Amino acid sequence: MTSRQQKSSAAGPVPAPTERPLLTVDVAILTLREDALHALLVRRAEPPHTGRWALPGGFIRSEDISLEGAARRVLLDKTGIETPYLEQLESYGDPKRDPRGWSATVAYVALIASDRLEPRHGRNADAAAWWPVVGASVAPNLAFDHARILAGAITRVRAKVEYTTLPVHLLPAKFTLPDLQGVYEQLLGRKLDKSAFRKRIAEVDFLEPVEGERRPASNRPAQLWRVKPGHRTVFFDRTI
Amino acid sequence: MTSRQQKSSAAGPVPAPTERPLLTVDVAILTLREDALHALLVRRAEPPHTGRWALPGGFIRSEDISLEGAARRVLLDKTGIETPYLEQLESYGDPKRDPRGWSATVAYVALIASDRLEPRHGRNADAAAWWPVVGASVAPNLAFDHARILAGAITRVRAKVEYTTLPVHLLPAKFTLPDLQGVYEQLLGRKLDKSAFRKRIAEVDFLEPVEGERRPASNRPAQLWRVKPGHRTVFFDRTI
DNA sequence: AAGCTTAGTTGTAATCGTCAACGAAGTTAA
DNA sequence: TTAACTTCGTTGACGATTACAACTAAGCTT
Repeated sequence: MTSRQQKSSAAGPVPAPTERPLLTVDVAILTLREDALHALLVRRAEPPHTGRWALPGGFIRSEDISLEGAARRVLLDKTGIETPYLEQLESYGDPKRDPRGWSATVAYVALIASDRLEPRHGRNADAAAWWPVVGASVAPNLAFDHARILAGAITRVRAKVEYTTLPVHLLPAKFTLPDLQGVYEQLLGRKLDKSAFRKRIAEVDFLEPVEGERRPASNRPAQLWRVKPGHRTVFFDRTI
Repeated sequence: MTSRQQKSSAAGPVPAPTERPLLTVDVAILTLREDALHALLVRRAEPPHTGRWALPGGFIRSEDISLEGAARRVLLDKTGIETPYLEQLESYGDPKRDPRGWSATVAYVALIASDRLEPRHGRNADAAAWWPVVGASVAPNLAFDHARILAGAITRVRAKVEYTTLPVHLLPAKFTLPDLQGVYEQLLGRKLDKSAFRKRIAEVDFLEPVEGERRPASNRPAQLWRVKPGHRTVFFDRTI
């Protein structure tokens, strides 16, 4: 409007470079290990907040092809993980959340099965560690506003468990229906009725049986299932 | 990692100013007039896309106190509207969506009752006009990727109608239950059962009756209702 | 005052969810 | 070899919820 937009090229006016906010992506990546939700955090090696735990994240770069691409790059760089499930969560921005100036971050939620984690964490990274989620937070005091972002991610995931097939992304490619029901129960914090659960799963018709079995103990083996090719997260008509 | 992050102050390294993406907010503001959903568009007065219709939007400024604050400021500047309902939609970013360089936008959805629109559109703005929504789009060919953003906004609103009280934000402060049901039916594109609808509304207990009446025609007058103080959008246990 | 129209309520049949029992299929142990 | 045990997967009964439709209420019009 005034002196704020200084450069006026043929392509149109843009804010002066020094007026541009910083833009980052941050990824809250969650997995299920030992039947509890865990979040992957990295310890910051540089200021600000050196030494504090944070969500894997980083600045947008000119070679990124999209916001989601930037999130995948950052996650791979900082943790070595290529996640199969990535969903945009929300963006946060204000003048104070980063001491380096007006900054905004586009937050993502990623889900991964714990068996997909090859132990090549921290390629060029500092310490990276899985922390158990208690309630909607985690033990360490996170850098920036990452505690709030992580809480938002956990809330989002728990909410979507009620009406989507999202929990399959926390399981290996092949799993049994009792496995899947267990994940739902863990995330919801309550028991589900076996027949009602199986009815919901059958309705949306996104799983197919695979020959073979699995017996965790001495009893009747459960059928193995996998997601039908081409099916992403499916929504139920009603809550689970 | 290399020469990309050039300035390294005590506060930590940041990308060189010229490497920073442009950051904007865009607002898809919707209303209901003549029983049809309409979106407010503004005609661009400057490059790029001069003369094309676009969502009201603009660059983040250093005086903005948050992303949502920036959305409210931009909406007020471009259209003169102070919206009662504003919700973050999604962020979009890539190197090509704006010819001026790598840019990202944080998109918002706003809802407003048509009776709240004082006719002071376009204070310092160019032409602003309400366009009817057909399907999930609008007649003109929008600037940038705004058609996609608008489609996302419409889809989001239609989805939330199924399980929230969001449509009240499209009605005046006082309204009747047949009015409200009509809005639900318009947005959902299907008829709803009267008794089931009223049961849902009663369950969530977010309306209170106001004395007085309203008779649109020669028949039994309907009770007027308003949102109870302090109640924002409420979620239903089941779909409407 | 009879008739018309829409508001709001009530009743009933069909559907759905909850709870529990049952048969199935494997292992383990006598 | 077979009886006992455990979990898988299905079935059935009962109560709750929903869908559909009829009914009464309350205004205006003629």
